[in-house]
Amino acid sequence: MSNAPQFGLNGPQSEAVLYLDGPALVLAGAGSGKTRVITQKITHMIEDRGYDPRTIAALTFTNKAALEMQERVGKMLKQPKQAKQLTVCTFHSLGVRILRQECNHLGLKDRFSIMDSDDCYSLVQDLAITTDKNVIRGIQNDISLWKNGLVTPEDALKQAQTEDEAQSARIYGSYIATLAAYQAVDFDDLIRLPVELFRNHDTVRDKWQRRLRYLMIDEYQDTNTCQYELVKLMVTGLGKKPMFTAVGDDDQAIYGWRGATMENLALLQVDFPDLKLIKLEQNYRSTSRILQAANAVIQNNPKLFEKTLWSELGIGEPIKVHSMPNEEQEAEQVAIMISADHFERKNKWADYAILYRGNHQARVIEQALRTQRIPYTISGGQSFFDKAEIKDIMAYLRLMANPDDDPAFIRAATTPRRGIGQSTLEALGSFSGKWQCSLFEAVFKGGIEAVLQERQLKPLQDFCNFILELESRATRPGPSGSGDNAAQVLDDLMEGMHYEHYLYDAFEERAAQSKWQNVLEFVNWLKERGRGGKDRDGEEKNVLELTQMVALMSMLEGKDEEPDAIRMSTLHASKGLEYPHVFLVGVEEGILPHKGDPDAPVETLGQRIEEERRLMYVGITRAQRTLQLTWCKKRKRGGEHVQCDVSRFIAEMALDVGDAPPKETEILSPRERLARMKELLSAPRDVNPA
DNA sequence: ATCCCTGCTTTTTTT
DNA sequence: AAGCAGGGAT
Repeated sequence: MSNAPQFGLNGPQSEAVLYLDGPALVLAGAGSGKTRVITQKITHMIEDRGYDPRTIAALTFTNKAALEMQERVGKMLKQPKQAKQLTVCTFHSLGVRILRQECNHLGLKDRFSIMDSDDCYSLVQDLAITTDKNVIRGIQNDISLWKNGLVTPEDALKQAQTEDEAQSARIYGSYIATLAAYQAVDFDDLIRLPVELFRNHDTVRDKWQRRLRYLMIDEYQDTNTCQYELVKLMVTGLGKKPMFTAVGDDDQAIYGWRGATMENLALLQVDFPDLKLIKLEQNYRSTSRILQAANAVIQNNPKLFEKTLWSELGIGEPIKVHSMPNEEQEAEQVAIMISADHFERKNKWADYAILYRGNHQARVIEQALRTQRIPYTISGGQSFFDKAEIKDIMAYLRLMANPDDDPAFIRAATTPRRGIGQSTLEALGSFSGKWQCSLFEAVFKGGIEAVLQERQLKPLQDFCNFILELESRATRPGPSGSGDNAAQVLDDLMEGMHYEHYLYDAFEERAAQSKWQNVLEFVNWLKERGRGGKDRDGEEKNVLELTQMVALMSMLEGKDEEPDAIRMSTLHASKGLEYPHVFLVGVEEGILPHKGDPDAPVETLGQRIEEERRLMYVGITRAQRTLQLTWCKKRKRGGEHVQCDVSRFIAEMALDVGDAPPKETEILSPRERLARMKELLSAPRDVNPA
């Protein structure tokens, strides 16, 4: 096979695109044109090699990445319609698709519910003895890691080192049982259950292998054991030659804390001895200085694969390090530096990004940007779907789809208040436990009058009848064949639950207004999807089908065109993105190598630091042209100010002499600041987001 | 059942 | 400093 560059790609890139003789691993450094390779490869397979687009699947970790990839392939194909036949989705969406079709093999009804982590939290809360929030979250975390590691409750119990772990393991067992009783799955099950299915049912596995013959896996270093197992099950066996391309970068593995193991990269070589290894080392994003710093930092990690980024974009401007007296000053100074630079260089606001380790750091920065009247957008914060008012509505929808969904039942039945209280629910709960049925069923079960008085029973029955009525409307054969118009059912739901009234009753005028606004937006968005989406591509969906879709959409992506505003983001959320000018704040010991759990075993400390270092590496490599780092000498923590040390990663960057201006950067005096303010005020104003 | 006050805690990242 | 859990009062 020729290595001659094609498609306007460099040598290794086109090699990665053209190689279709077997499994391939593309080690793609930051900014090395990874997405370009994937999209080009898909195009090449369809147009030059005659692959049926329906047999190609590309798996990503975020909906955003999937959307972008599909879009880009669509633009490259001569027949853009073919892009719609591709399977481009997240691991979790693929899991849902598989479970939907094969649920009968798993003893799951097709209207299973998908529980979000809040629901799972309350589930664990009921199973655990303590009420300690941190402990419960810890148990939840343990369970998630076990699921992602394909560890059964029995194994977990055997391996338990401490009593706490044994406790978690026992809860893990009943947790799985409870979910099964609810006919519900959690996030991790979306991968785990398909794995079980494929392991136990060769015919089903064979069917999906025939359907998806070629797999592309993005961000492979972020896969966990369970996801890798799914990949293996899909590409091997039954006389099939493994055909896939995994794309990843061990230096950007930053999701170890949720079970991802970058050892999967090395395992790939073991499991597929004829694995073709291709390295992409030319960077098309950043200046040499930035890459030099990135390389220098990451060199301190033991390497799985040797890799050095380089670019032809010139040496670039020096990287600057500023020390600040405290976090308020830091935020203010960054805001001032950005606005000064913005006017000097006549840049767009959107050319700047402020990156930080933890979400809480965003607060001070937001304040500073607001007082400076600089527009900004925050990514990685609370998502639209996590808002309480949206979850309330969702609880009703989920209950319509699956009356056995007890968490949804509890939430919907008690919001808005309708005379169903704790004691009522407890009686109902123990009754349902005794008869092994869901809360919903229990309401109509004979003998319930014995444990609940008429006064308590009546509101429950009214509530259930309300849900049943809507449910029958949603599934009744309608004009489209799949039930009443989703919009109509939604309208009736909104009216019947009196949610608006409840909001104004329970909250301040202003809060209620904004919450109701969110609800309306959400409902309209649902109606839109029910009609088959904006581009009238997808099929018309009824309300029940919509709810399963929503469960996965944790982030409302690509709403409007991006406004001209500074981007604020956590380092994690910034992966995959790039900005001309990057400010990385809070580069301190304890924050950027984040101080982990003090109780964590010492031997894992090194690994933690390595992951933090990769996080630093990700941050540096987001920058295209300039990079500035700030750290605080003092920071408010808890009650008092605490001394901070500059991050060890700064020293590791080995900045050229002269690159790092002597630590003390001038702090603008109030008078100078006033001058800058005046300058700002005379400039055209931008309106801040609400 | 809900509201308000007091007192105590406080690891971050997210499909 | 702030958010949250728990307890006491209405």
